[in-house]
Amino acid sequence: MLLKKEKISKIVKILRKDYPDTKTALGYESAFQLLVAVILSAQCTDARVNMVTPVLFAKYPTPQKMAKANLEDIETIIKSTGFYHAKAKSIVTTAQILTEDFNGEVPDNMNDLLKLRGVARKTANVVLSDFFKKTEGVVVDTHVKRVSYRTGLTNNTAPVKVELDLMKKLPKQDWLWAGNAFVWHGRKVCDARKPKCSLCSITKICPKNGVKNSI
DNA sequence: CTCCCGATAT
DNA sequence: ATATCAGGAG
Repeated sequence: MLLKKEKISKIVKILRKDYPDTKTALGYESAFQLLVAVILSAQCTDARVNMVTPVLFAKYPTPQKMAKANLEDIETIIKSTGFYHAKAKSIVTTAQILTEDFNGEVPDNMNDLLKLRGVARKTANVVLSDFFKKTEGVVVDTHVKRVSYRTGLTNNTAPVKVELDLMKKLPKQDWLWAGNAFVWHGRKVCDARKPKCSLCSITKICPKNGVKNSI
């Protein structure tokens, strides 16, 4: 069941009060470091990523240095984030592409970001919104997907379709904010296993109120 | 669609 | 023991 426009704007209004100024919990000091941190955050908590990035960035702070890194050394450092073979290859290859094709700079547009290794729409949207303050879409991760589905903002589960639904239903000026706000709501309240509906400020207008299942 | 994969909560 | 964690490549 999809929600009507009025309910959607009501949900947005309430969540905006709960999460007025959200941003990523990932630690970084440059666009490159944010990009690497987001790649590492796949199927892994931000807290875990933040345990390894200080070590990683102390040794390989720039694309130039990361591009020459030894793969096994990277794997050792990032191992606890999971998927470490693929992630190590992704961040080193991405660093190489950045130094060779982008003058060592992280591109500020979706088209170029998608040329990097281990970077698809979700990662690109996080870098675009959190660092460049640009909005070419809505960040859709597992939390945004779940919150959007449960609240009736989408009937889809495929991330690309969820993103299209959100872009269609939310005014563009809310895109940047919504992605982060839904992530925080999904973490703190509307979590996958045991949603805290009794603590949720939109529980009364949520069609999935009380439904414990994930999607 | 499957595979990648360790840490943590339940 | 199992589900889940700011997904992406083949």
